[in-house]
Amino acid sequence: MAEIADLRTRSVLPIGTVMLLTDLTARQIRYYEAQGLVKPERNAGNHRTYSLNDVDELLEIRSQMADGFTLADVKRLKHPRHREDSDAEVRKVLRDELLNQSRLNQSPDPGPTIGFRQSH
Amino acid sequence: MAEIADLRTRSVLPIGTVMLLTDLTARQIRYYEAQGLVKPERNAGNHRTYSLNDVDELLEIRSQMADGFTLADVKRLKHPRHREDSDAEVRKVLRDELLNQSRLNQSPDPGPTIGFRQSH
DNA sequence: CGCAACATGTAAGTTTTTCTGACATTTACC
DNA sequence: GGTAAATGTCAGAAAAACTTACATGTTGCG
Repeated sequence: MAEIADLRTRSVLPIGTVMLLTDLTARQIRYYEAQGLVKPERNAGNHRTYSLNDVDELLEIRSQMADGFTLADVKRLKHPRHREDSDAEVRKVLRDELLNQSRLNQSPDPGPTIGFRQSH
Repeated sequence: MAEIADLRTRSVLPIGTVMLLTDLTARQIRYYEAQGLVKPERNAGNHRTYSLNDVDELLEIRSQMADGFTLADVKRLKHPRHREDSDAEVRKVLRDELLNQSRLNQSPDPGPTIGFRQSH
């Protein structure tokens, strides 16, 4: 039973499987790749192949998007440009987010639990 | 990170991924299914979908085949008809196997480590 | 308000993968 | 030599994935 560890790093999952595991559309997954957030490999037939680590990253992105972050935010949070200002960076994004959130929460009926920036 | 436990039982892997993880051909995987040894589900497009448990079962089959067992043996070992004779069953198969092996080992140059019943 | 950027949807055309069914080949065994 | 088991291979059809391009809803801002 070595395949489970392999799956963590081994790129064998096609995009359809990743769609099922993440509840993301192929469009979203490819777009996040175009923005440099995931880097799947390709098989001999030029199809994207993902590892379970990729799936986890996509779940993380999905979570942060659901929290109202923008893709640029997610990218910055994942790749802080300098150690020195990474804290400031994070705090800035979080502050912006809080402001954003409070502004959005002024709207009536914010919905069940997670309401903003959820069109689909 | 709930997808890893899901993968144990959730049928999301297409046959191509299973081929990579098991080093079996699609022909072999489908044949083992036809013999009742694995039971993949089907997606909306009628494509087979496998779980990691299925992958493990296939690896087990592959291992036993490499040991010289026949598919019928594998099937019997997995589904003994009665509790009472399951031991006898196992012993019979193992005895047959030993006889088989010693007979085969009379042939000259048995190959590197595992040599018999390995065509590909 | 209006406009630009962001995120996603959708459609068309092509390539790759998977499907079923049939026939061929190899190997082991009586 | 003949039979059964296991796998290979091929053909035609359906599904999945790819790229490119255009459309749409949403957000932030002057």
